[in-house]
Amino acid sequence: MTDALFPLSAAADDDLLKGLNPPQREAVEYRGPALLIVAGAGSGKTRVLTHRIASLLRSREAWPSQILAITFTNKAAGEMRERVEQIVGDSARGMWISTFHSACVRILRREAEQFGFTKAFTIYDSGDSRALLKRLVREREADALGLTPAGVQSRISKLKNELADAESYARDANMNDPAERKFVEIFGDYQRELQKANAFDFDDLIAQTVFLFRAFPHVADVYRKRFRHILVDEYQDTNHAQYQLIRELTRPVQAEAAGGMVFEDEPAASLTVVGDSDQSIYAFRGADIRNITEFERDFPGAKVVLLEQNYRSSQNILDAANAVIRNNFDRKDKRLWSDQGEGEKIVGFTGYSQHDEAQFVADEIEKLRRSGIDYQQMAVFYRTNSQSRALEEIFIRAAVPYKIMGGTKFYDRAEIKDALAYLVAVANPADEMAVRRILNKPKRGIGDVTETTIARFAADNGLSFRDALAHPAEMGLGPKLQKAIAQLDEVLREASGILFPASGEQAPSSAVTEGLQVLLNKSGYLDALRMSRDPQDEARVENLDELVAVTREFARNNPEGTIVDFLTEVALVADTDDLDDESGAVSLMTLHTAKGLEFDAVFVTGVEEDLIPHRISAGEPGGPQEERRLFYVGITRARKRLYLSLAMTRAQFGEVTVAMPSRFLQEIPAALIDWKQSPGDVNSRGGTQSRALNARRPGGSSDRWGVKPLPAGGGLKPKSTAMDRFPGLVTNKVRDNGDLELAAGDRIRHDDFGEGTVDAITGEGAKRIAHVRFDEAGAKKLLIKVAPIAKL
DNA sequence: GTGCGTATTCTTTTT
DNA sequence: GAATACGCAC
Repeated sequence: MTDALFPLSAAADDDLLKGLNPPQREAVEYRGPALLIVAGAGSGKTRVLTHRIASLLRSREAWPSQILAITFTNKAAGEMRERVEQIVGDSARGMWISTFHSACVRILRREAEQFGFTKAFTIYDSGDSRALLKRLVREREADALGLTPAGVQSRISKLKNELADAESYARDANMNDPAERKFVEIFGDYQRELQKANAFDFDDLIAQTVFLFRAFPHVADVYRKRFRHILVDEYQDTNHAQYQLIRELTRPVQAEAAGGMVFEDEPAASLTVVGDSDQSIYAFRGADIRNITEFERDFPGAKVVLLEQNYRSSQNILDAANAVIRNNFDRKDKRLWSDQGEGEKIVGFTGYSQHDEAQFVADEIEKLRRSGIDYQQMAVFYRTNSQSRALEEIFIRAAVPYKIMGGTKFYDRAEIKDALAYLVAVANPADEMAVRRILNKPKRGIGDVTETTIARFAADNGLSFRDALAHPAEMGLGPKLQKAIAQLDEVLREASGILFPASGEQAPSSAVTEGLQVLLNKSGYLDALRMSRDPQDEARVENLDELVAVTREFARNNPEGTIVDFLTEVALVADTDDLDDESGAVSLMTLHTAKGLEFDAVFVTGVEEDLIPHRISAGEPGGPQEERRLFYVGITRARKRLYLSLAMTRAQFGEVTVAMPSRFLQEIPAALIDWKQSPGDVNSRGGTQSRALNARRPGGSSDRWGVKPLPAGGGLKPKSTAMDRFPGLVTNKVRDNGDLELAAGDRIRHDDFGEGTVDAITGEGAKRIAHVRFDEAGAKKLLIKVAPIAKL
């Protein structure tokens, strides 16, 4: 199909291009083998992408089934599908809009039989694969060589993202190193176990699809012919395996003629990728920024379109974002701009503790709410999931409605994993891990010894672990154990009858619910929880009810859905809360989760050294730069209001530590931030003059915070560093009052707040906090160790 | 085999 | 501070 046969109709043209700026139009209209859209934050890339798809469909250049659109998250996929449907209606149906992982699962399920798997293969999440590796590490006594399950897991994951397998790795590895040899053994074991269990881990989903395409070109050709237009979103976050997958799919289809002559049957599919190297935040997971920077080399003749106009944020927010990101060297200069006006200043706040910080956030959220911003238009970001707890505690007390995106997932709960393991045991009996997991849940008196006995019996008789359960009498076990095993076997059998009817017909989608209920009830799992006196078990029963409700919902949405479809959805769709949630709650999430979203008001919390940039990233090459991009992503989510907050002390490991302001804060020009309470207000001795909060110098106390714009022309002068600017703050050389003893009733003098009376002392040792009522500045909490105070 | 108490380690980010 | 690991008693 060509443009000549199906020219764009004028009507379609108008409609789809209306309101787009020139580069956006170009990105929608360009036709050619390869297109790279460099889309800055908030530059309307989703709009461009959806309109491009719609334009292909409207002009009849492509059938829906010829389009493959890849997004990074399921949420983004859902959103894109919805938006395309809004434009082109039902014809959006046949398109593949999904994540890399879902698309690969679809392909693998179709082709599984080609290479020794069945359609019902299980998908191991990271917890599953860690459990498996734990066993292998123990069996091989690899811990003696310093190998841990987590370490092995991450190495294997990295290797798979590079499309390496145990054999290819072994070729280049130093096999004289015993630890290295052991690792190779375990890698090999792990892969064999997966194969035996008819299972793929997350990384396999991509890598095995690539291997499949390479090993079976005729299979690959089917997909090459089918997908004529491939669009990849968040291209900067693709890893090598994903990149190779795209390459495989965009090869021209070659057909071999009778005489052995090769000619091109069909040209390569057209490829559109959208990305922003400034928003690459998944290098830790193997994302290779070069995939985007070297796009033009890899796809000669590629068209590049730059989208730099931002339609999301006010100029102040963009200025801050630009100022931060330009500190990353080795990037193409790119400046976001907006015509929406300056907007409000960014608000800064420093709390004494993470609770103090959380209280500030809660207070501001209430203020915003009163000013007319809905809760669902506000979001709070943090670097690590553990930071959400302090926020939750305060939000609950302050009655701020909130929802946590991602984080501890519903499907990570033990009872849910148990229930799913029951379903897996039925759907994919080869999955030994699943069967082992449920073997003694609820307690049946089957421990390690019995488990091993069963495994040995299975091996001796050439049975699978699951099938061995049908022969309890032959294992030399006691009558009690025999009965327990027979009963488990019976329950699995019954559920199997429901989910896979003997008639050979496909079970109705309602069978999933029915099967799950049978498994939970007749196995005694639910009874055991109900009888328990542990109050947590009550919640577990409720969670299981919830899971049953999920299966009903699934059956409703997928009338043709099978148990395998259900398990796929559960394995790949991480969070339960989706975007159609109109619950009117503030969203809490990590900075990573925040990518691709936007809110009227955004709070970036914990802007501290060791958090952002995270301590662990400091030693890794490119780590601090990636952290800066992460911070940049957080900032650019905000439409109207941006808050940056931190705490001077933070509890982690159950211990309170002193926190330092993040180096990124000083990269933001001072004029952009209005500090409600700057780090200097909290514990720095600061300037030479007394400076009570209510007696600020003109311009506020904030001008020590943030760097003035660099002199025009860049200048070769080295940039000021944290050390110059914040003596005693960003270094470890904090003022130390040593063992200054204070007690309630004492009078003290504070460099900034003047004189006051101590009300109370809380905390211990170096983390003692004085609650002080100042004569002028009012009530304050001070960290005794570092506060600029003296006893009178 | 199970249950309980104590010791130890741990936390980056996700499909 | 929490989740897991290990040791010991029943």
